[in-house]
Amino acid sequence: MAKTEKLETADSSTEEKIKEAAAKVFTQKGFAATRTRDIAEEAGINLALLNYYFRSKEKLFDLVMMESLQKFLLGVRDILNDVNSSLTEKISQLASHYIDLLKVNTDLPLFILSEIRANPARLEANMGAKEILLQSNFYKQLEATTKKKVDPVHFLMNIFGLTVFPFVASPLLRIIGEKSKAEFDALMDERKKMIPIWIDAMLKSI
Amino acid sequence: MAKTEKLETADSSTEEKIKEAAAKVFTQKGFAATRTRDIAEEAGINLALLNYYFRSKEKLFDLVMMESLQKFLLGVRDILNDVNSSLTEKISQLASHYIDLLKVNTDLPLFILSEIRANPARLEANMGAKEILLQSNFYKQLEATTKKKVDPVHFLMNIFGLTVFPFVASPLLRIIGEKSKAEFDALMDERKKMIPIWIDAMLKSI
DNA sequence: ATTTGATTTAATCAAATGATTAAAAATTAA
DNA sequence: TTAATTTTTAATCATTTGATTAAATCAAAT
Repeated sequence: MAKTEKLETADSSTEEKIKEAAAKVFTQKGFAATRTRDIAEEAGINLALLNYYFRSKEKLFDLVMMESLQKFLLGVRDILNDVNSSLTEKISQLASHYIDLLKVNTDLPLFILSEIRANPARLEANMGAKEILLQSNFYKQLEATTKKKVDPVHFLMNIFGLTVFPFVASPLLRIIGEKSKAEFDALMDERKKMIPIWIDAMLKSI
Repeated sequence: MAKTEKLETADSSTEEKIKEAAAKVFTQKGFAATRTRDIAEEAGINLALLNYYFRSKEKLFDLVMMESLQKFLLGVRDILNDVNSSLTEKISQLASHYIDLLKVNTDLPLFILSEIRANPARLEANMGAKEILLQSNFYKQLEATTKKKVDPVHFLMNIFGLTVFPFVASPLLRIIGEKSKAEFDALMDERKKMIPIWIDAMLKSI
């Protein structure tokens, strides 16, 4: 009771502080490499508090992972289902959306993909995403465009490969290309315009 | 002394057995989630033997990581520096090479990328790769083709994004696309032909 | 002010885990 | 064979780590 009646923003509540710290540490280091003590220290609280609020490392992780998946999918739904935009326009919006999101949350995709590989069961639970995608106007447009020629999954691979992969491989790519964080982000901004053009060219080439 | 004089293939020696087990477990679960006991069990040996041969978990891991990096780069050098092949031919060969490699070692790239993020210092050590790439005939052809128009790093992103990323995201993509391992591999085989065509189309579109 | 319930802490536990040791077994050299 | 060396094992350590407990502190209600 008392908790909800205290006057404090959601951001400053202890529970929220722990969750934010957990998101930061888990995303950076992954589940196995993260110690609950790291999270407690990052949150500036006692270790016991973490278990008091969240019962266990696992429970806290599940929460963080769920919110990470939502962060990755939130805002995409509207783009996918806009009946007034063309396929190319949707691709342009998707690219811009994800590039802006991942400039700020660079290791979000590697975190999600790593943890899903480590524990695929975790994924099955949250697979509303699948339905959202497959029943979307976007997917119908994609199927119509590539009809009978190639599996539309190819173009999922292409869109996400061109958009998300650079962030996944950014530690490597930045060294190879000798790019600062700012220069890398500038490259990614360029891709917002280029990716839709490229995908268009690819669609026409088949 | 005695060890080298025993008549046994390199594959059957205890040392090699441990290294193979380590590669398997580390690649599957990552450094932090791997227990030395897992490796010992996988290798069918006593835990102490692991430390007898390799001194520590870290040393064994470094060895595995080095060989993983080599596996990822080996065989590419020749393709990159073939002065008789066109850029498109090189891209075709690269795509085929990596797709065949990753069909068998699906989680190699996620392993490498995860561990590099976790410990970027490890990368710097093995960065002969950078020189190999940047001084290659391939890179010169790429620079010539995209001259002044776009950063050639864009096309590294594109080539690896189209080729490697599907494997990185395969747990997700296979669920979304409802593909068995065999169907997924068939898709990837299709990409061997399509990726060079796509990259060509992209290069012409700029 | 006192009571009640929520929050936080310090101290500690038990299990897991990387590593070592001392001895046994196997192999090689003499 | 015997001695010396290498390989393997069982037992054990010390540390780390997730979790708990019991007590202290704080806030709100009466």
